[in-house]
Amino acid sequence: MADEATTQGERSAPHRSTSDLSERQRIVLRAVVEDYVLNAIPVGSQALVDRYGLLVSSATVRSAMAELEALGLLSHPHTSAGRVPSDLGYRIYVESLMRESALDNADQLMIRHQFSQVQLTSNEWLRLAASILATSTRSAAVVTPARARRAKYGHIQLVELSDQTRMAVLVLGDGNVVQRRLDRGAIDRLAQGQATSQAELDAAAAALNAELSGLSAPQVRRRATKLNPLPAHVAEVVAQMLEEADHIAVEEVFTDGIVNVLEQPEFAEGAKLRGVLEVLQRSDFLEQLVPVLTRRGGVTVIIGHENVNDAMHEVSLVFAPYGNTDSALGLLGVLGPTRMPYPRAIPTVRYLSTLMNELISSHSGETHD
Amino acid sequence: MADEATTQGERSAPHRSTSDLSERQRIVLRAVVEDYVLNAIPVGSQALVDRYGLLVSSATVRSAMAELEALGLLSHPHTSAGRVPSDLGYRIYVESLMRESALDNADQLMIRHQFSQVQLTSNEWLRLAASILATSTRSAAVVTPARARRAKYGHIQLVELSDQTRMAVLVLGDGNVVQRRLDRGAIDRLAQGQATSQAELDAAAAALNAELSGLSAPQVRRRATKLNPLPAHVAEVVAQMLEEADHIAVEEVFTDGIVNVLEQPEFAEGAKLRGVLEVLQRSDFLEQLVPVLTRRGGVTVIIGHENVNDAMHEVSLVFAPYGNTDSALGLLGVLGPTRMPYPRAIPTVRYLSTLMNELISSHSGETHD
DNA sequence: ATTAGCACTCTCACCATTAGAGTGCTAACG
DNA sequence: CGTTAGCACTCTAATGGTGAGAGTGCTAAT
Repeated sequence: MADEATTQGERSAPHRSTSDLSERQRIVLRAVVEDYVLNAIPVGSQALVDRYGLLVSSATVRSAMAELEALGLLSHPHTSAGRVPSDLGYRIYVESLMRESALDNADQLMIRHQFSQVQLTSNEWLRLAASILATSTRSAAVVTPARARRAKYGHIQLVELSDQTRMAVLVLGDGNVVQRRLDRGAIDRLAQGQATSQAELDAAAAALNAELSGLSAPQVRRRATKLNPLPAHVAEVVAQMLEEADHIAVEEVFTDGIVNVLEQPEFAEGAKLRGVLEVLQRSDFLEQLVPVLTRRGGVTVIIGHENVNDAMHEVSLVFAPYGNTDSALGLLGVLGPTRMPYPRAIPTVRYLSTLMNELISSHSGETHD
Repeated sequence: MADEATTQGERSAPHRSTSDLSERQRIVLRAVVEDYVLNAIPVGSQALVDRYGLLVSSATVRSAMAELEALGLLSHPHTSAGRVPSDLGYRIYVESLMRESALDNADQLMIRHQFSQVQLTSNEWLRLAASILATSTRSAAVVTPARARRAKYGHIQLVELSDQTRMAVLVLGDGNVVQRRLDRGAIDRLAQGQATSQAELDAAAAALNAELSGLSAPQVRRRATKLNPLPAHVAEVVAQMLEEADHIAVEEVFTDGIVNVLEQPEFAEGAKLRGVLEVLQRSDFLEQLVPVLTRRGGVTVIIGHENVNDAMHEVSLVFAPYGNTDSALGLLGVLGPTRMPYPRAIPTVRYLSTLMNELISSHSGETHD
């Protein structure tokens, strides 16, 4: 169960397993991590025996700590300070020291209940998921809508809004909707030089819907050559829309709880804060995440320097994909300081990803409650 | 021209006009504001004569400053510090001291050019507007899409996405699009208990489009009673969608340049920062802004405590509405510290609002370039 | 009305000192 | 041999004192 949560850390050479550690080292490391996660102050040997009922003296703990430091799992801000887990220390903790449990039943019910309260809009689901993640892990949450890897044509609607404006509304195969204004001049020229009527637009839309269903951008382009001038022109626009939809658009990413992160003492000063905020605003780090997440499925934890993105060396990610891997894929997870409550974050992310799966794949069938 | 930029400060009793001030006071106040806006450090009498070529001695300036302080336009962090403008001081400055010019031609062209580069998506426009505002004023920019005060039915499309999923995509009268999943169970029951086909959905959509065009939520509800079961059921959903669209949804607000604000020295420490960020995230302050902005049109400046929202006593807003006041209305503007470069922000906001007007009302007609 | 001069106030940077926390080492102990 | 008590050592963080500098407000002279 706990080993589902793994990492992209495979390149960092010696994959140190828990078996390298003595029982005492394991206990001490776990205690250090948990204490530091809780209090954000480097933890000393004495504090550890006091607070965790260890049956040995502080001196013994000290030597264990020294060993762990030699292994690179703990570090030392300065001579007379307590120990702090290193990224690698957190990694070992996450992989084999952490007592991870599934989300308890009360929490699960509470979350389900919130979802049942909400309107059937997928945007509302996403917002809610982000909000739940953020409050329950006290980190920043990020949720992207589920989208097909390659956008496919679903169904189009051409609307005359006013004399001046015609609009194309394209429903993608994955249920997402993209819209675009049409250049009226170009359209009218194609339709016998007259102002196009709604009827003509409907006819064009019907032609497109008959021809293009399920096609991707290049396929649409190829097929367009066989159409009449007006539908052909729109088909080109459609192809562009499909291409754009192939990226995760920042505007569609739901985030919540950014303040949770900024409140953490490690981001008290401006510089680091700025970096985090910038990353979070333009959420392009998500694009880099997609391949990693899909390759392994389940919950992925990326701790500090394990992240390839320089700006994120001070933070950890706990993310999972959701949705049907090939037809529609979304990402969801939390971002927080490396000093993150992993035993809480991981099950929450896991649970929410399965929940979103249910919602997305079979909404209407069974009622889940 | 400068008096277009006014405020909601009318309730604060003595509307002190510029005529109350001597010429010297005016010069000193202007210099203090401009220096402080530039350097963010309280400005002393000596610095003022040095930097602004005043032909008087520092002692004279000091007495002028003392007068201004008595009038409540300047204030004094502590005995031996320089002066800082008060909210009221900024107000006077904005209303009658500031040398505001229209945006110069180069800037205008540069902005227009950027808009011409971009795809015809209205979302892209909004994003671009936010980005331009943010970079050119070095503040946080906020742009909402233009939406009708009361959402009106435009055109609907009912799509069968998969066996399980049917979706309603509603184009509003103002060109915005809202979507919603339909409860398949309910629908099938209405359609003779069979799985509804795309053809049936199309028929229902056609019926709705014929009946509901231009109607608001309550009107749709009333009309629904006269429809067949399936369209009637969808009409109810439509009414709900229209109602939801009547709020400014946070998800649709485009912000940019938040970091610009957080970099400002006045937000160096955590507490204030937190407030600002929270306000900016859940952008409900915009709702409060709508009536004020529409009542007066043009650019509105709200400085520090003039804002009714407690969390925004440390910041200033420079906002303008855009769009056709009755058919579709959007907001755009910047948020920054009270120490804001008003002479730059105001013309920029003004220009962008007129530009968005052009884009929105007649996009296709004339080419603007 | 303006200005030079001056006493006064307050901040800020600098320094020294100290208390406390925590370590690492060593020697003693079971 | 692992564990522990004891102790010297190091580093931080808080405290307080000092002095320079900036800026004011007042007064008296121009």
